[in-house]
Amino acid sequence: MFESDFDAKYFDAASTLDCGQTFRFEASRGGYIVYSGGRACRLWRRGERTVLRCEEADDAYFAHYFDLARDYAEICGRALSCGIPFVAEAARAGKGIRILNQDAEETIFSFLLSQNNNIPRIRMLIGRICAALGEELSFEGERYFAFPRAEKLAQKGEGFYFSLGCGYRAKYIAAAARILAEESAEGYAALPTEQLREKLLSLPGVGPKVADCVLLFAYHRTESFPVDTWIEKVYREELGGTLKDRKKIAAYFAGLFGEAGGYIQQYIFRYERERRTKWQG
DNA sequence: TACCAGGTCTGAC
DNA sequence: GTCAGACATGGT
Repeated sequence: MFESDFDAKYFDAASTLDCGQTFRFEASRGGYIVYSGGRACRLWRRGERTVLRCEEADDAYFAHYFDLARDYAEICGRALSCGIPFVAEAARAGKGIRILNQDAEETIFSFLLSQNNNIPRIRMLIGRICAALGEELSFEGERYFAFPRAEKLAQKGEGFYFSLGCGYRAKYIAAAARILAEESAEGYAALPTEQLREKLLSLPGVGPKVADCVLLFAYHRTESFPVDTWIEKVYREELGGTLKDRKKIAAYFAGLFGEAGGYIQQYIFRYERERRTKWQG
């Protein structure tokens, strides 16, 4: 096992995991176990440090996954000095958030399940899919299931995903799996952002919001600003916005924050959701 | 019971 | 191009 530690001020496990960008983690022994594809790591707090432990072979993978090479003090500083009090508050509260670099396939399927759904239920559905189709692996002596590859997902049809509780999203999972089994979502990374967005939008069940989430949480296109029901509430109630179309609201924020938009979106999302929900699964 | 959750698709204008 | 309604499910 390989251990390294980081300033917790700009890398906080709870903030990073609990802001709805990944759905595969669990609380464990005062910290968290985080799963990505077929790998796992442990995160916990030691004083003012966040400690990361994983297999030595996965060290570089998780360093990239948690975006550890980037200067988040500078990013947070931009949000703090943007001149919008609500945004500055959100950044102060969420400065420990990092934008993950997740596996593209896993992110696409996860956010296909996210539409008109809530985070605890998304986590549950993904857990069921992994348990049903994922390879059985172990970390620290405990078994877990990998997120199945598209080829594996494509072996099952709509009825199977419906039976797992995916509801009307079942047909999107089945159809997207058939497409992604044939072409590589990792390969999409070579595309410039607008072409990549079009590619994602061509997948069944992927609309502008899901595309923005995948652009941000898998491909690190930080000019993306996903607008969901929480962001829309903030836009209307805190910023006094009047636009109705979410695509236009996203464009408004993108114009405001540019390449820092994705980071700031996460500060806002978590801050708003935290203060409006007492607890979450 | 009605409304909500990290929305998207379809069919009517 | 814009808009209303449908869509599965479980929690409040």
